[in-house]
Amino acid sequence: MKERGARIGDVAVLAGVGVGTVSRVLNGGTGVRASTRQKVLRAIQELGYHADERGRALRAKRGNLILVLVPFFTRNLYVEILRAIDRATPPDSGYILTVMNVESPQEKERAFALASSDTRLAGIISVSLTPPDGFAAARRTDVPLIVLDAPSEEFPAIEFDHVYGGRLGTNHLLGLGHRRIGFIGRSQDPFVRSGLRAVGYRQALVEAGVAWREEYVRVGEYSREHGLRDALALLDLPEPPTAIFAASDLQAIGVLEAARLRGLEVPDDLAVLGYNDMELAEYVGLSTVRLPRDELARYAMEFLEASWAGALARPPSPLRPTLIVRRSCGAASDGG
Amino acid sequence: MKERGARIGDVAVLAGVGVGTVSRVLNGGTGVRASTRQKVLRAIQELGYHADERGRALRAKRGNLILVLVPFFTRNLYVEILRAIDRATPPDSGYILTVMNVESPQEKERAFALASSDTRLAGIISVSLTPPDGFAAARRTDVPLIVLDAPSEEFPAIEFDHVYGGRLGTNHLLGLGHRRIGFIGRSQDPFVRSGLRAVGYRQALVEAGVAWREEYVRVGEYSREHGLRDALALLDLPEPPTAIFAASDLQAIGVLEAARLRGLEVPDDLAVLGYNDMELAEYVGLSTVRLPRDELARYAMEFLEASWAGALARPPSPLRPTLIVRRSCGAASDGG
DNA sequence: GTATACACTGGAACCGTTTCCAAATGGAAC
DNA sequence: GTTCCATTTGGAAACGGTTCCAGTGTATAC
Repeated sequence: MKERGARIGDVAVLAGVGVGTVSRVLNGGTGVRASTRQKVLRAIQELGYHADERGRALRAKRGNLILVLVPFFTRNLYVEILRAIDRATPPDSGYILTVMNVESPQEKERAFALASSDTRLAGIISVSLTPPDGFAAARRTDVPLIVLDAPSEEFPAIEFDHVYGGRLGTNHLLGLGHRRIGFIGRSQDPFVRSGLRAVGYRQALVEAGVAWREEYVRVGEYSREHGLRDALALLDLPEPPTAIFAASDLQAIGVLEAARLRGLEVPDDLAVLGYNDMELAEYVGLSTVRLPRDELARYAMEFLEASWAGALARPPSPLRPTLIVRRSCGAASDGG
Repeated sequence: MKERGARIGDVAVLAGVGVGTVSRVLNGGTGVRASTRQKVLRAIQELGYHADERGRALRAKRGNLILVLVPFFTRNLYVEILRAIDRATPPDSGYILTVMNVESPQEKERAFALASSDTRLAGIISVSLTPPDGFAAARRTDVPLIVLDAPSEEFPAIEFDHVYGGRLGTNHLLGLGHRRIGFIGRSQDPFVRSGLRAVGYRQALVEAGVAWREEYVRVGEYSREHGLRDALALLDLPEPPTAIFAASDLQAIGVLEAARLRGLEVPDDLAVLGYNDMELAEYVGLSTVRLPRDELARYAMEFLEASWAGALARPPSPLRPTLIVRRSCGAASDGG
């Protein structure tokens, strides 16, 4: 039932020094005699003193909140990224993670309005959200911002290498002996993000000397329903694929359902590969391409810390996904 | 590339009034002549002034951060609760949502240490986490705390009515004509939280005049594997149940898998009902008992707001779940 | 016209820290 | 014992608000 904690002045009095000295001990402590530091530390200990971050934030130019903007954060990938960011946040640093969920244009506007002017902020991480036009001009430049999993010309950004991911998955299926490999994605346009997996898919086929067939590629939303529908279309071809690579786990789930409807055994009659490694994938034994979220979060935090330290940080090149082999692809390792 | 925003003094000068008057206009504005208020508002507008929350927090006793402590926030239920809290947070109120993910005893300790002393905090929402011993004594009493989805004697708490949830699900299956209803939960102990669903199940059976059978009840972890194993055990009984009520969706997924293994059609040969309504449930068409997360979040926020206003708020009684009918239970509504 | 009450307003003090500057201290060199 | 310089130290000022108090202005009552 603490009425109110000790303040820096109380520590100074108890230690018999000035507040400036206590402050110096608190922050790095250079230029303080060892014996003096001891006295101060003892006083801090005795009073159970913790610096009040409010006062700190006011005097220092910097705030102490890390704002994470994230769209639809109930989606598994985003939750996983959030968790990774949470773990990458140094504890006891005074930094606190704040989250804004963005699910509509209004919310996006509000979120970036806050991001542009709130002085409590020390840094901003924008996940899969490209800052709106005019944001760069309106914002406080002393608060570093990094964009994750989205392109940006105005701001430093870290992305996943989806072309590589597309190649990785396709090569895996090729390696298992498949030559008729279907692809269900959301776009084939190499200039939009969602089309990059398709680019990788095509590259891998070409490199392996396997013909790319137009009828083996279908595009639709990242949803179970679309995966189901597109998979049925592929399976009903005169010469159906023996493996299907879906650009999202949700679509892959639909593919599994389509196989069941057509009486096909997975992976014996049809190999299925997903993308994202959402939680669900593990439950249904779906092999999938996993995005390196921890790495992403680590780089993001490193970027912020470097910026605070005044360094001119450069974000790394796109991060490469890895392959998670489970039952659905029939890899030798699990005897499917 | 804003160098630095306008301060309250700039507004005062432009409006030709004192800073005190600007402050009064900013906060409620009682006791300010209408014409004066207009001048001030115009100046605020012109300068694009936003009060600096750092200074505000320092002078007012209250912080402006709402801290949410949540265990394993990647789990769907918690994400959904977080989202509900996010939506229940009044925008433009200056309050920001901060999240701490707790996945280990160390993290819990650190989280509550922060919660007990950080002056930036305006309120604390502890989700499924009972504050540790000694916390009540150590914390700042002027920061309201509410516990969600966990019992607490020391602090106001809002819980879900799991007994009701157990009855609700069981009654639904009874209403569909089932008399041999299996239950797969995590505990039968009426004194632990995870056992309450089993209590409701038993109550509903008894009230309907249906015998409660020991062999129809199995307990294990909230996981797909345990659901699968326990479902197989039930289905291999001499007189197997025609419906299975699982105390978690994860276990229910396992039940669906068990049905498939035994060649049973769902819902015709076996009706399946889950609990929680996680995202996954929708994908697989699982009927389930849904916990009212939005309501929970709304009450939590109302509690905090009432506390800030100085009112002596009482949390409401346990919140009642609702039934979500999909394909897996064979309710008439979808002709299963 | 004056007294009185009341509504409104200006500005100093304060919240808890960091930072800056001047002053004090200590030790080395002579 | 002085002198000089580098190191250490104390404390005032500043950060940007809110709050309080005293003072001004206005209206009402007589």
